[in-house]
Parts: sequence; C-alpha cells; structure tokens
Amino acid sequence: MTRKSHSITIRDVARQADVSVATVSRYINRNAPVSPEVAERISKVMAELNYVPHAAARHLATRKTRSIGLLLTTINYDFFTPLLSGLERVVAENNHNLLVATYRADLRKDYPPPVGPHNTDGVVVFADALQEEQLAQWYRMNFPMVLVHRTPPPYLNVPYVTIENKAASRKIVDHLIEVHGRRRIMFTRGLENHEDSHWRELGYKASLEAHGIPYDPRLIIRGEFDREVTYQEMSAFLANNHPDFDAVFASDDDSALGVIRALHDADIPVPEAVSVVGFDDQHFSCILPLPLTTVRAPTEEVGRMAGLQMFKLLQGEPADPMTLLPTEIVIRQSCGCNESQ
Amino acid sequence: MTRKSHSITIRDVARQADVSVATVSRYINRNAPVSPEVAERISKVMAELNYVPHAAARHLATRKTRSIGLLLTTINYDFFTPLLSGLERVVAENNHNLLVATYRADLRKDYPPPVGPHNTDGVVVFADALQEEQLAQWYRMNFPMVLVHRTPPPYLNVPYVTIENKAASRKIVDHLIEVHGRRRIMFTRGLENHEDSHWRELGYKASLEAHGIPYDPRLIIRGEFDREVTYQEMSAFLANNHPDFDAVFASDDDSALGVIRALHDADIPVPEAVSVVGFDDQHFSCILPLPLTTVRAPTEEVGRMAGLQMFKLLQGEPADPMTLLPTEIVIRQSCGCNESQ
DNA sequence: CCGGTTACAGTAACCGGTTACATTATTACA
DNA sequence: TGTAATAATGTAACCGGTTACTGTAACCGG
Repeated sequence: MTRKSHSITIRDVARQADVSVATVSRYINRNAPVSPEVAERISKVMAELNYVPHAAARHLATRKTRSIGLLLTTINYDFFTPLLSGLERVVAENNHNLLVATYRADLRKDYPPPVGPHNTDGVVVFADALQEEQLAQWYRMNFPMVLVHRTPPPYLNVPYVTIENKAASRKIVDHLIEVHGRRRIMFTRGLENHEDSHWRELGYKASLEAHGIPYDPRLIIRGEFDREVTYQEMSAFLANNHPDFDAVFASDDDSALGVIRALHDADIPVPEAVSVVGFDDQHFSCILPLPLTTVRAPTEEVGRMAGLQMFKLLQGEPADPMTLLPTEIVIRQSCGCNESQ
Repeated sequence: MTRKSHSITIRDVARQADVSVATVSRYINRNAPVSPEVAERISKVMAELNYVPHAAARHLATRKTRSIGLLLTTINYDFFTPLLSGLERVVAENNHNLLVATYRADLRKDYPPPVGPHNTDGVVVFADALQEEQLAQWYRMNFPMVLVHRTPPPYLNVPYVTIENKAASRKIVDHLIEVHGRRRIMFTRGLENHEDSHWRELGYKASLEAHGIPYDPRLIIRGEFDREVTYQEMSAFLANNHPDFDAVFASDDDSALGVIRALHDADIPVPEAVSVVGFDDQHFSCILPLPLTTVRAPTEEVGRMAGLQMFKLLQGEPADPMTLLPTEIVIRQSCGCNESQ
C-alpha cells in the first residue's frame, strides 16, 4: 500500500484500457462515438476496478451538481411526508439527488441558505423559507427555483405550485352557514407570512360577506398551524369572557385538533354546540373520533408538480408560471353532518 | 456582459482584496492565522461580491462532501417525519447537508444506490434499504455507515441504532394476557426482512410461552406495516371461517388501524370482544376514537442518535457499536383499559 | 547582536473529471 | 485519383477550491 490510498480515477481506467481519458469520459457519457472494441475494453476495466466517477470532479467540470434542493421551514408536520415523497419520486426518476434542508430566513439572516447555487442545480422553496431579497438575488443570477405554497412577488417570474385555498375555504364556510346555520364563526390563523393562511382567511371573509355576516376580529385567534399553540390559544379564548361563537374554521387539521381538545376540556359539545372544520385532510383526519370535515389538499401532487416544473426549467423548457392544484371539501362529521360511513 | 457569465471565485475575492487565494482560503476555513486588517478586507470583499465557495471545488480538493446520505425504503409512512427531523437537525448543526434517497436493494440490483461514497461522506441506512453485500463492500472501503432499525451482520462492525422491540412487545402482550385475560392473540406481521417485525414477533412468542399459551400460526396474518394491506388481510381472515381470537397485536399503529376498521366492518366490538394494540405511538394514536394502547417508539431520537454516531465516525472518534433506545408501553383504551383522560 | 521561532502571506501543484482543438484513418464522391 | 467529409481518438487546458512549500519580517532569549 502506497502512501496515497487514493481512489481509482478515470486515468487509471484509461491506462489499463490503453486509451486516453477523453475516450473513457466519452464512453461513460455516451456523448461521442467510441468504437465497439474500445468500448468493450473500457467497460471491462471499469468493472474490474470497480470504478465510480467522482461526483465532485464531475460537478466542477460540468457545473452541474445533478442534485436539487428542498428548502423547508421545519420538518415537524406530517404534512411534509407527502410533499417530500412526491418530490423525491420525480427527482429520482430524473437521476438527480434530493438535498433536504431547513432554513428560516427570519431567524438566520447572517447565514446563507444551506442549499443554493453552490451545491444544487435548483431549489424548491417551501412557503416563506426564503425572503424575497434572496429569491430576487437568485433570480437575477438565473438560478432555477420553484416555489411551493407561495406566490412570487409580481416582478419575479418564478414558477410556483400551490393549492386552491380561497375558493375551498369559502365553500367550507358557506357550508357551515348554509347547511348548519352558523353565523358566529371563528378562524384560527396560521403562521404569519404564510400565504395559505392568508388566502384561507380571505375565503372565510368572502363567505361571511356573501352572507351578510359582519366580520368580527374578536373571533380570530392565533393557531400557527400547530395543535399545541391552537389548544393554548383556544383555551385562553374560552377562559376569558369571550364573544359568542358557534363554529370554528381552523386553518389546518392539526389546528382543528387543538380546537376540539380545548372545546372538549370546556365541556362544549362538538359538533352540537360548535361545528369545527379544518384544512388539509391529513392522514389522521378521517380516523378521528369525530371525523373531520375539511378540505382535501393534494400535497403529494404538489411535490410531484414542483419536481416536474423544476426539471422543465433545468431542461430549458418553459415551465408553467403557476400551477394551482384543485382542492375539494370533504364533508364528514365535525361540522354536524352525519354521514354514516 | 462577457460570454462567460461565470460565477465569482476565490480568485476574484483575492484580487479585489489584494491578497493571494491562499490567504482567502485560510480566512474562510480559519485554519491558519490571518492578520486582522487582511481579514477585515477579505470579509468586506466577500460580502460585496456575495461570494459563496463552490462546493464541488471544495469537495474535490478536500475529498469531503460535507453531506451525509439517508437511504430509505420508501417515504410513505408518517413514521419517517420524526426520523428525518431528528437526523436533519444534527446534520445541520454540524454544517453538513442531508441527501435523502429511496432505494430498494431487492428491486434495483442493477443500479447502484443513489447515495454512497461518490457523493456523501457517510450514509444512514434504514432497515433493509441495502443488501448485506453492499454493506460489506462499503465496509471494506471504510465508508462510514450507521444502520437504523437494523442489526449489522456479525462480521461487520457497523454502528447501529434501533429501539427495544422484543421486551416491549412481550410486555404489551403480557398486558393483554394478564390484565385482560386474553389467550387467543393474533399478530399482524410487518414487512418481510424487516427486523423490527421479527423482534416484535419474538416478544409476542415469548409472552405466549411464558404464560403457557401454545403458539398458533393460524393467528398470524400479513400486515406489512400498512393500514390498507392489513385491512385487506384482516377482512379476508374474518371472511373465511377462522380460528377463535380475542385480541390482536398489530406490528405497528398503522396496521392496528387496519385491524380496527376490519373488525368494525364485521361488527365485532373493540375492545369488548377483541383487544387491539399497536406499536410506535404515532402522531395520531392518542387522538383516535379509541385511543390506542401501544408502545412508544422514540423515532425522532433514533434519527438524532444516528446522526450523532455518524459524526463520531466522521471525526474519527469511536462510535457506539449499538444504540438501543428504550421503549415503553402506553396503556390507553384499545386494549380494554379505561383510563379516563 | 545573533540564531531560532513564530506570524503572516504568496506561488503553484493538485484533486478528477470534461471538452475544445488537433490529429489520423477511413469513406464518399466528383 | 484527388479531395472533402466523417469517425475515432489523443493532448492538454480548465473548472474552483486547498495546501505543501517557501519566503519575509517581527520577536525572543541569552
């Protein structure tokens, strides 16, 4: 064993196969003709030496990393499983790698994002993982990006894929009003700066307005898309003397769980006294004690679509500026309906 | 704009700061002293130019990728959210990147694994994502690996982290027998080649044996850790004339859900006629209509520990050959207990 | 005042691929 | 038969960092 335990390189293969490195490279990438006999020789030597091209060297030379990044704000929600799964499949099908990272632009202004032009060919950005300034900078350098659950600022032509939030929200609140006669409907706001929450709130307001119900800001509480936070907020709301209410539209299913628990603690019967509905139709929503009336969000499809758009960008094809995936409300029992299943 | 829209390199920084590239490199890596004034100049220029070192170039020179791989069999289970989350945190804390990939050794023998020595400094391998032969090969080349939910073959000294399956399984079956007087207990087997399932079955058998209950293979059905599969299998079991049973130990919580639904369809009251228990204590298990008696698996901790072991390996410190995380049974109501919460 | 450290900085080789350009042999065609 | 086009291959520069080696000046103890 020599002093360098160095790995086998393309030059080793070239020497053994008695050809030049260029030829080996061409054989590997099949981007120029190589005579059959030579191909055979190279192939044999590669197998013998167990040669695998060094990714970094390749990246350096081609300026392609063959990997794409996924930038999340957190990995706490079950929500991310389908997203990741959908994206990973597309990425793998295209023979690329997936770099998963978390980053909260608001918390780490001093550090650069863990994935970016330096280590990926493009990144899929979830919601507000990145601030506008960073998006703009990457946009200027033509770095491929796809936004999910976020609309780019109007001056940035970045493809985004998200779901139909407003119409579905409106529809589910319509349901509360029209079918169940609710008129004092609470809303548990999602995360600040999180667009989904914003649109859901707009849908909520639109429904109220359409039915001539005044908007009462006292019926809005914090939820942050988090079961615990919502539970705390809802409990606090109930503890103090609070305005009347007869329904809750939670900004997501996780939040709805917190609402239900708080109501349960306060001995308020659901759905008899208060209807509760959510958003997302998460994995668990149909198997709850009180199956949740909610909106089905095609999260896996969001991941898949984001991947498809990304590869369109990478192949120089025009990507769809906007992919808006349809949602549909699913009526179960937490609103007061009694679909026997 | 010149023909090359080339990115800014360390040489650009060096030129602007009027120092050599070596000095810039040393400043960036802080691996050799740099005078304060020069440091200041470099720092300023780097910020101005918005310079980020090119990862591939660095990899090539240092032969370190600063990224570690996670090799999964699938991303379908909610189970993976905590695993991923725990691992990602450690990886990020150590300033590395996380490459997530799926691979089924049994399905893709011809293709090499998507993560390996060519693009990572080490990989965390879940269960049977990789075959023994591949493990052995990487082991021979000293490639750092950590196994999760899998024991390495005895001749491979690869650290692994997993959870205590057998004792907890035995304890939960003991509970069914001792507290609820069950004696005809079914088991829904998890995935073939999946070690967890194997150990859980051993715990199950051990409990039976300790209580003098004969093992009846007719009480074992397929579950594959999957709600749907288990539902189908359990339904099929119930449809044909089947041996008596009074309890089911499902190999995981997802599977338990399938069991409960099948029993429900057949109008068999749970937990009155049949006790059902699971394993994992997933996110949803406590909020089910019938809160699940199960075993708490510290999955996030598994991810964290796997990461810690990996970085021990990378830093040349000795890693713990085995990390066995404790589990505990959590008694809720699906077994027949009636903990009012 | 002198030999030996030490702190700081620069030059250039090197990591392992890709590829522009050059070269040679072969085939096609007027 | 001469010439152009084409196929197959080789040479060497280049991608953007790191670092071994070298040099200089300041500092230190005797």
